[in-house]
Amino acid sequence: MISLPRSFFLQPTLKVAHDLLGKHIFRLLDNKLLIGTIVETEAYCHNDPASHSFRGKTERNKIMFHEGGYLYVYFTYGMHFCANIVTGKEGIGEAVLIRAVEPIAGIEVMMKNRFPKQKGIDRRSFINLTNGPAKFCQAFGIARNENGLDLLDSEIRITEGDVVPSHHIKHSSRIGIQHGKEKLWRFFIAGNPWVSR
DNA sequence: ACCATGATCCGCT
DNA sequence: GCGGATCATGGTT
Repeated sequence: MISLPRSFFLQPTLKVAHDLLGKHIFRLLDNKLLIGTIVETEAYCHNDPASHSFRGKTERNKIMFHEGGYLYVYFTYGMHFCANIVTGKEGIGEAVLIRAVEPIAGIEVMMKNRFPKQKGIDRRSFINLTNGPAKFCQAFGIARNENGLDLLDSEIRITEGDVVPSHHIKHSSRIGIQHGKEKLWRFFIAGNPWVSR
């Protein structure tokens, strides 16, 4: 599948966060193809107290300072991973958090990754598959090893997806942060069942 | 001490 | 079914 071009990820972070809605995220995992539609994102900018990059480059966040188009995966709360798409120019620490996707393909694999013991699938677990940033990572098998992948040339890619009418896109304060709540940098497709809240 | 989360439990409809 | 409280668990600064 053809990835979006580098130029897409070099754009301003807020624009990328908005424009990623409706795009498809692909993951080749154990020879199986997983696909989801991105339905919820959050922008994290360089002068933003909520951003991991706010206090400068560290071993953990250094991928955020690459040019756009790389994957930044971080570990949090002792057990979860979250995935971001790095944006903007080399040397500036900005990224877009993928908060939720709608499963499109590879749903059996996602179910196995999220709920290994469960045998069937009901509406409850279908929604619960990918309606949060760490849930999405678990479903797609994204963890430490995927940190730093180039989205233009690896087993994880972003491709053209669905066109989302702009009046379906809403924005709000970001979730789970202490500082920067006044910034409305969370973007989501209104009414989509996989949006986290 | 804090943390860009998620699962569970509990009391209430 | 819900909404709120609580906790699990370990890396980072």
